[in-house]
Amino acid sequence: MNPICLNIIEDDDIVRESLVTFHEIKKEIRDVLAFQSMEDFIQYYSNNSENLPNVILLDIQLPGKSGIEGIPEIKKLMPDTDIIILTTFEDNEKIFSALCAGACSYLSKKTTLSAIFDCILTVSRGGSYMSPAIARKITQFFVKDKIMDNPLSSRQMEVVHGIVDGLSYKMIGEKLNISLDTVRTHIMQIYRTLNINCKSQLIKWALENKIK
Amino acid sequence: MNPICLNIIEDDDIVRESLVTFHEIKKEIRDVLAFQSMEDFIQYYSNNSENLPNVILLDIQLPGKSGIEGIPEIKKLMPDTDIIILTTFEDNEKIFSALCAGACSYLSKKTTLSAIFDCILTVSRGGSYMSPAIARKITQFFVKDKIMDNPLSSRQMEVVHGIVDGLSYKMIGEKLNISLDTVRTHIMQIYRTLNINCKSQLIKWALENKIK
DNA sequence: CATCCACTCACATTAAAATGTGATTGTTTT
DNA sequence: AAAACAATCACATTTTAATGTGAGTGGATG
Repeated sequence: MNPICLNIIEDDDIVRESLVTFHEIKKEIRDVLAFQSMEDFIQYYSNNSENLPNVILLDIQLPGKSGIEGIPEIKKLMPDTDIIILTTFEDNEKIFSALCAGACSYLSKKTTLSAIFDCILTVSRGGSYMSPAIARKITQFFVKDKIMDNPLSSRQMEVVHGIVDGLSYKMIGEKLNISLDTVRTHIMQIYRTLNINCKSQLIKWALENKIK
Repeated sequence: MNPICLNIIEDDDIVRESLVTFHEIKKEIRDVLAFQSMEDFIQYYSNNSENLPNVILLDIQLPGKSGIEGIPEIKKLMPDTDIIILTTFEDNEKIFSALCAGACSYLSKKTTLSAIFDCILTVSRGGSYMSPAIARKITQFFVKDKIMDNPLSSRQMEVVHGIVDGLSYKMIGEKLNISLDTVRTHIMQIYRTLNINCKSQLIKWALENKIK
């Protein structure tokens, strides 16, 4: 495997230095560069677009621009660089916004140095690693639905599918072989059951609850 | 930590037996029960609803009902039991349908026995672990959008947000301080740009591309 | 057996959306 | 400077959606 160029963006001096000294002696790692802020990092690479890092360890809470805000900029400058978030924050919002922005791993700061190093190796091999508690939150993300049991009948769901597919009431009627008025009646009943009063809200309900 | 009751559902005799013999001697594990199919498993617990397992290692490709099909039944019988998928399949469809059904971890069958054991411990501590290649696919799931750059102007997006929020054209006009007709014009232009012709499709486009 | 419920259909009214054509005012690009 | 584009507004027409009231049928439940 090619030696890894590692960058670290972390404002806490002690954490940053311990990350540097731990990793710079590893044989798999070619060199380690550390920055105290997103701004320093961006400035450094705005001149020097050679020797881009393979992996970045990124803190979220930084002075100035936050790590999460910085991810899009990093991805723009160096699309092939993998970003590992290293932070104390474990709330869903931070986790998902980091992943959506393009981070590929998310580690708790409680993670040991050697586990962080393992994560760096994993990531540079094309894999990904999450701290256990964070991985659990991510898997739970996929489950969230289906817990709520669907208050609509199967016939009503057929109508909803038609709506979500962008069909007009008329087309839904033709598809289900019922009259336009029956479609209307179904939809009125659906609106009452879901406590909504327009198509937009119905589509949102259907898509957000991923009810298939 | 309480000793773990482990169940294994796996049709391959060699794999199953090696999993059993490896885990039954671990001090963290109280007992190990193995089944060759979902049907055997369900039958066993249909009489005996005591001594439910804490963790299940579940194969996907089983004779009869597949592991993924079995997850909902397992969750119904024993909602607090954690399910670890152990399989050779690493395609997105299987991974996401397993997670959506309620699996909390997903391991490649290439995983070593000791790593499987680590995963069992992690899971029973409330965490989760994914094989690196699988974890990468999951993180990529969150990124998928934003690659496509938004073909709409920022003003047009303001209108889209109004639509998605369930506002009428009139209300959007009031919110943006423009006339109803201007809202209409914007929407016509948006439809042309996106090659759609109704609100439903616009809402779907907006929600699926998560354009915020 | 009576009641409830899901599904069906009809008729009617008002509100909202979809579509078209045309035009003005800026800003940006060529 | 001319052309292209984004944003604004007006007027007009047809289609669709939202809402209400009423009612018939068949299956399920008490």
